[in-house]
Amino acid sequence: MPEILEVEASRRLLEERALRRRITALDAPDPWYLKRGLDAGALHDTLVGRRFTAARRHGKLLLLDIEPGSPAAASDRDHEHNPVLGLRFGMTGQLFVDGHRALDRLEYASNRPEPAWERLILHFGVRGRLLVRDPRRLGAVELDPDEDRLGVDALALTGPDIDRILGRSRAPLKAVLMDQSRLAGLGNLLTDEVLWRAELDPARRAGALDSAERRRLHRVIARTLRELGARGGSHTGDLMHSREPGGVCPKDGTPLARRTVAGRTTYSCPRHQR
DNA sequence: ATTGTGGCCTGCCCGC
DNA sequence: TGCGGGCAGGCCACAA
Repeated sequence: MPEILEVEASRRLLEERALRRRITALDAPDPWYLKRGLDAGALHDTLVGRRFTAARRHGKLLLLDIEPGSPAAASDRDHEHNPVLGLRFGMTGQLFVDGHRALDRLEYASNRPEPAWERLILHFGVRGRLLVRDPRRLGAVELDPDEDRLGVDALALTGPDIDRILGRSRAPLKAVLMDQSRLAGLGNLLTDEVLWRAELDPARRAGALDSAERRRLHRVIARTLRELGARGGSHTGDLMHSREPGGVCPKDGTPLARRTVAGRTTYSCPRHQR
């Protein structure tokens, strides 16, 4: 499941291989995959003949800046922003550029190269192509996505941010950390890993954390993202292999609790997560 | 406003 | 061997 680390890897792949190449054609065979009123014709008009100038990311949202059209058109519309292509990968979406992909494997998703799962293809000349493959169609392609709806990016998190995020919320800690409008980037697996490492109960009311716990949480998020990013993704956490029925805590051997918290399957250690 | 719930999508895996 | 049901989770609409 692409969480922030997988999306960041995809962003780097785009930066290395997709920028400044002219888009010569596109296929968008699945209308359902295009969101907010976008259709293949409008996408064609916006993209074909142009190039991407930058690959950005906000939480799990991938953003590709598109160069302006003709110089005349650009000066006519000086007051407007250049268009931005937004890509969301949902749970099973995966990005390829030419033959290359950002992730060796994707958890919970088939890695079979089924042509029917190809939701967007941008052609760079005859040989090059950018491909979004998504078996379950939970991802999305949109134009000019609303970045304002996302909270602070988890990779740019600061200490004061944590206070704003948790505030006095009475919601479960896990729900708040997964709320993309407060903190953008953490998904189910990373959140379980972070809370396990920080020794905090996912069901605790978020606003009830004291200042020492908030400081600990901030440090653990930063460290966990750094470590797991270096290891290769969200699924490389220390809790991951125990995250199944019958699993025990890697720290103390206690049978893990499996619950639904914030509407998600949640594993935690009842002994040391408080 | 904040919090909680259910549905979307579909491949895969389990048990019968 | 086939089949049904449950499960995975990011995101959104909607309810309380």
